[in-house]
Amino acid sequence: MARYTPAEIEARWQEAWSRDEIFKAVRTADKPKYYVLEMFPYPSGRIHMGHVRNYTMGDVIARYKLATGHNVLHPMGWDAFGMPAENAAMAIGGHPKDWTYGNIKDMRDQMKPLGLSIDWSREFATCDPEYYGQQQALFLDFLEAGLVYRKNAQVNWDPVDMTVLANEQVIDGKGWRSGAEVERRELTQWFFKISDMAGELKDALDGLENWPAKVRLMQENWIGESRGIEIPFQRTDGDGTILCYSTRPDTMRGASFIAVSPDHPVSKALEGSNPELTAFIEDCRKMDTTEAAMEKAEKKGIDTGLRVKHPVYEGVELPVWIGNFVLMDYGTGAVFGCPAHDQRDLDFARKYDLPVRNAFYMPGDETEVGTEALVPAKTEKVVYIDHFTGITEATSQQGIDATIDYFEANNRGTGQTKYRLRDWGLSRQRYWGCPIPVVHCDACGVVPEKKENLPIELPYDVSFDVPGNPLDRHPTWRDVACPACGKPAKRETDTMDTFVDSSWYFARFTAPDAKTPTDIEDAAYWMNVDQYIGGIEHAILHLLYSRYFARAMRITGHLPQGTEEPFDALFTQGMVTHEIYQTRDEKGRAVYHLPEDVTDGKLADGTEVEIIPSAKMSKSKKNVVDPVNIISAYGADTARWFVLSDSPPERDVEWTAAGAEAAFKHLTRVWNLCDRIGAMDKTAKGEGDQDLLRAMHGCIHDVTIGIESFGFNAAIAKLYAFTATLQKSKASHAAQREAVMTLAQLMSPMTPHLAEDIWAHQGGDGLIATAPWPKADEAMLVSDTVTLPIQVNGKRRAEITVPADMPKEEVEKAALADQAVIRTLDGASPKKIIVVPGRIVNVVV
RNA sequence: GCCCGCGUGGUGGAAUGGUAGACACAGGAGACUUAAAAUCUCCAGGCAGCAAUGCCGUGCCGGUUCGAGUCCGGCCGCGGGUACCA
Repeated sequence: MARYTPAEIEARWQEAWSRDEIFKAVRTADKPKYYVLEMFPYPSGRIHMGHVRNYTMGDVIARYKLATGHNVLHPMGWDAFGMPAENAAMAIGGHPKDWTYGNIKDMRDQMKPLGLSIDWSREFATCDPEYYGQQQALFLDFLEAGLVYRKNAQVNWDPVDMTVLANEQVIDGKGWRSGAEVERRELTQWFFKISDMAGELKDALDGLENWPAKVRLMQENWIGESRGIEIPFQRTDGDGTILCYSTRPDTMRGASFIAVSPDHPVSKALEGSNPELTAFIEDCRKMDTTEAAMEKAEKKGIDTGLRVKHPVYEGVELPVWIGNFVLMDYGTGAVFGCPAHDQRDLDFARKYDLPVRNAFYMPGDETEVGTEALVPAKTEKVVYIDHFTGITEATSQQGIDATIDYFEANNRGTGQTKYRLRDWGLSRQRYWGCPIPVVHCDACGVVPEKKENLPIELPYDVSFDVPGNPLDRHPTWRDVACPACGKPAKRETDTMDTFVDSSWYFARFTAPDAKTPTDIEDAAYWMNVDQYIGGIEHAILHLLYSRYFARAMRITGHLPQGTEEPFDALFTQGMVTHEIYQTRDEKGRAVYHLPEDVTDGKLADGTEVEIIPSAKMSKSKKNVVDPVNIISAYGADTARWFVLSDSPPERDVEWTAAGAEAAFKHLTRVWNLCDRIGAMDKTAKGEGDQDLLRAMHGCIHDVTIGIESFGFNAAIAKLYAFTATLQKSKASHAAQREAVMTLAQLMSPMTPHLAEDIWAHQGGDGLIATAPWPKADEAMLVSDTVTLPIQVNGKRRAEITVPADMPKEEVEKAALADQAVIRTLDGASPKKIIVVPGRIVNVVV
């Protein structure tokens, strides 16, 4: 008997696919198109199991769609700009470009043995000048269309390394390399005006029916639409007004202070006038720029000494404070504090001894607020105290609406819909990114580069021995003639956020060699992405930016109408996790060990390891399994089968050596099965042909539904069961051959090489990859009897098998006649009998 | 802090509001074998019981329902995101 030898089989079929170019995507009118895309990888140098899982899922969909008669586009590329390349250059020398392209080559070599149905002719990396040059062209068009602008924004500044730090590089407020206390610094930076589209980006979420509800909800909350009011508060010193934004103007009776951001013009004007205040503002500048750090930090403030008039109550004055919790980017950078009805304001008021005054009570309970703010749901009725609009008992929402109406009618404020979403800052003070194609000229100001000069390529001759952006220090790259006046000028040295690169790559795949960012006809044919697959960690930023970019590209004529939402369906898959093996060194510090060095909980020298529950595979914890090792030990089909089999795709999957071994054993069983059927007596009469074919059609039905609904693990469970049925079958050769060929087809999206081999063994026509997907015969799926569980008061007590079409009354009778039911009822007469046809009977007493 | 998600046997997990634990791993028993490996067959949530069977059981507390792992409210734990990681 021959043996299952994946190494040999897999190489052979991969060659056959590539020879016939069956995965090459060509526009055609005779088939419906299908664009399946997995989020492209960052070229770190090694593929990991997360990649294998992601690309295998996409491959299952792509191969299934190919078999169901679609013209499939399934491309692959590299998200190749980013910090790690510069970090590597600093740590080990070398050049980010060489490091990146070397990694791409390595990863492509590791990926190809997986047998993915990718059209490799469309491959590109975002660091290819052909790609980022087109990105620069997009930028210039966005600039012309008013979609990009410059403004000041804060960055993390490392005063020792004299460089801008990413949030990730700030650890406990200190620079990761220098250890210096990080400061905030203001720089002029480029921004995409995404906030202009906030309302549309929010409203369009409703149309994304094939996106996970959780992602739509996260995006909606992120955009954060709120209806409120802007109210100018008159300064008592006569020096104008302070404009506050509030979503709870109905609580204005309880207002006891105004808080402005440390970056607010009022704060800036006062800075330097008073040492205490100056020190406070400086202290605020030492905070991380992250939202999490701001929110978790202790709420602090300082009285500016300024006072404003209460907009409604004559003679009431409110102190103006600077609060470290007020964001300049949200609303107007100034709020009024109402301690009674906001917990943060209450904590602040108690800390600084500011008045706490209720604006309303709950009906029938006139207790003043103590340590807990009174914040009922906006739909709940409250009793307003002495409200200037005259309302008394009303819901908070009614109170808010009435207040806004009152202020607008009296010209004292304007109702505003605001969004939490901020404009997208794209400037990065780094080398390894797409250069922003503008020039700074003393005479002309900011001048866009001419399109014929694109791409503005990164210079290769840079060094990373000193921190900071080497483009700033480059002797010649910076110096250019102004594109407008021709006089000496300086090129912008900031590069673009890598999220820009990944916000339109899906469109570029439709025409990767076009001399413009896209080819409108190719885009019209291939867009939208029918199925997008990637990690949940991208639920907000990457997906929101891509949605914005599709709109901006549509406005600037780079995408056709109807592509505003570029991803018709989205699937977010879970991570691949593994146990962590740890020992301690003599100082008690954790030492991690690779899974291949641990057997039965022990190292080679017998030392016991501590086992820490599964976590996302990461190099630092050494809980990584290299797909390359798995493929060389068991073959790609085993790796593919395992990552799909054990967990629902949206959840994390734990990699276990035993699981991989089991997957391999199963594939061997299937291969042996094919071998046995091939050797059968072709003329002998068999037994149970009908039963086998019935099971086969059931399997076709279940697996098809499983694949279409991303229930890969459930589909695989059905395939296990059907394999067991086939193994035990005594049916004729013809029936068994049909069954094993169908089994191969149903497995082919998951284990394409093994499936091809079985297909060829059994004399199938052509390649299984292009054979039409089997269809379940409906007549074979229905059964004439049905087994119903019988509950008494919701507890299962018995089951009966009855004809499938038995009328309800007969089913009731049959249920009540059952011995176990009679015993349980013990003479009691049923009050009600619920018969759910084909499902269950519940007898209620 | 805030937003989102998840929590089911020894383990990964299955279950359109309708028999909780499919399928698989690990485990146990047996067959084959001189033996082992491989392969095959069977058993298997917990407690009690020879068994029939009974009781308990989907993180915790409460609710809706004839019926809740599933829906609702409140907690606890873990994970993702938090705008310069990708």
